Amino acid sequence: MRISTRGRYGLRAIIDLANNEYRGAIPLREISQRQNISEQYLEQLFASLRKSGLVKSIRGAHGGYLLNDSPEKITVKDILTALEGPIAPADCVLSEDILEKCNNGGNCVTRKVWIMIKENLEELLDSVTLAELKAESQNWGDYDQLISYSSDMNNKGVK
Amino acid sequence: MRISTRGRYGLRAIIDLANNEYRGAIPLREISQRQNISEQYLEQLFASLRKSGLVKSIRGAHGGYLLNDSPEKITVKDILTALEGPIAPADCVLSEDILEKCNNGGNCVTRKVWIMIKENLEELLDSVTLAELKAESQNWGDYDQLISYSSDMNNKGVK
DNA sequence: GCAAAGTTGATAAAAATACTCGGGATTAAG
DNA sequence: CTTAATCCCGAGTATTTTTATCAACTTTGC
Ligand code: FES
Ligand code: FES
Repeated sequence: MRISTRGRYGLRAIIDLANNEYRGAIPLREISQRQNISEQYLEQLFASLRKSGLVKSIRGAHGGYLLNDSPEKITVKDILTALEGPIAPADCVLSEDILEKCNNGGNCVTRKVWIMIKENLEELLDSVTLAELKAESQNWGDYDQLISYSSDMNNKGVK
Repeated sequence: MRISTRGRYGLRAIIDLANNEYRGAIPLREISQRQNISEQYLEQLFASLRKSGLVKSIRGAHGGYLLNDSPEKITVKDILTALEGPIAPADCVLSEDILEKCNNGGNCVTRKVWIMIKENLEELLDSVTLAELKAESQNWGDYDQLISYSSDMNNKGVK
């Protein structure tokens, strides 16, 4: 029951983007420095975010990333799903195929538990928007850099 | 956001135990056959369950495992926590130490999300008891064997 | 005593995760 | 037109976690 670094770093990164995009497209280099995540890893994460339609990119010099939608419309579920794939405590909650192989007609006991977890989590994560996280992080003043430098554990840092 | 085989197999196994312990101590060999999980892997899982106080063991010939408490008092949270460790989407929700290093005074934005997830999940899982799962599985008649043989995906089976 | 169990610790194999690297394409600015 | 900043993409590698398996040992009922 753990969120991988993709989700953890990625959420931090997109909050950083939300906090800064008023200045125009934000290059990953900036986010990398503020959040102390390697630029190369960020590229991977933003590729996923872009493919899911959460951010858009502007190429070339002075390019960077922008949110593709207003922060009010982007939820934590959108973000984590883009980065980590669908929320599925077990594979069988995703595919009908597997379901048929598994449970004589919908009656696998444990499956109900996994589905409960999935639905509960989806509802919860869908109820938190990027706008809210942005607002919260701004309430704390301009400590962005300080906070983020130490804000995750197994962070190898930028070379 | 995934539950490992420890949790998935383990939950199935303890439901199986709950369904059968009326006959006395159940040896792992039995559960192994019904659930198609290797006896040796089950040993590991039941070691965790025993150390967490959810089951008790009887050694020697005619030995086996019994629930250590009534199924009404054992929750899915107890079981999954015993098997997979504490529910913690990120490490920092567990230790105050890490917290201090991380967020100047309780203000790390993402941390709030991880804590929400943790608390939500704990509440949900704590609301489902083993007794309920047992009851459900019995409602479906005596299909235990059929169900369980195909009831999990990456199951290598018993040699 | 012997066979059926649980107990323990080590270890090996497989999979997933967490990155890194290098080269290419695009574009603003000078 | 050239250069530097930037995104883009596909591989490749290193590390960690997961998923088991094995062997030796202890306990106990018969
Ligand atoms: S407190 Fe855990 S990421 Fe900041
Ligand atoms: S349907 Fe997934 S374990 Fe049975």
